[in-house]
Amino acid sequence: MTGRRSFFARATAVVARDLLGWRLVRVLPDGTRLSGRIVETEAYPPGDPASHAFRGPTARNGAMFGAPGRAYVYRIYGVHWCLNVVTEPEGVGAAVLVRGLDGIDGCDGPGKLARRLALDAAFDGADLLARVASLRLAPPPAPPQGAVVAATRVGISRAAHLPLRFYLLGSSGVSRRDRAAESLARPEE
DNA sequence: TGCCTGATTGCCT
DNA sequence: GGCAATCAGGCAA
Repeated sequence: MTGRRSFFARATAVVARDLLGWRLVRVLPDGTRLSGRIVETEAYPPGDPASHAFRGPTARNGAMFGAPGRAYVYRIYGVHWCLNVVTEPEGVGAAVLVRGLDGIDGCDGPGKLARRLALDAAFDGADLLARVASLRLAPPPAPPQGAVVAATRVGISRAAHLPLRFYLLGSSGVSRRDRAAESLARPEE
């Protein structure tokens, strides 16, 4: 749908923040349906030295340059998988890392989330806006309650000072809290 | 071809 | 708080 697609074609930091409250729905191979609320994200915008897309497109990061609203899934430390949502217009390499979900146990942190939802390379490039899919995104029925905290990203060394991680204060699915950033947070309206 | 690093997690001290 | 697990991409030689 054009409307939802355009939501993801915007500036990555804006999408990362606005993605809080969206639902991520996963239907496992055995038919089990898991649905969680996104409560923590990180933005990796164009030109960001911490982004996998910083040095241009490769076989690994190709999905980041694809259509917005699709998935970018990669393996980290040879152990875990991480789920990202592609942002910005097609041809621009950028994405939002989904770090935490509320409503599903064991989804606090990108690696744990991917394992819990049984995600792997097979989902790299998958369209998350398709009406029928085993992994898809759905807009929130109502704006998220509580405050949005803007904090620094986790586990990176370059551009580490930028406030490009966003999370909903008080959510159980948040992997790592930032008390100083929380003192500056303001409630949603 | 070979070495080093990393958007993490969990176990050990 | 420290560190190993485990492997593909990126870059130097």
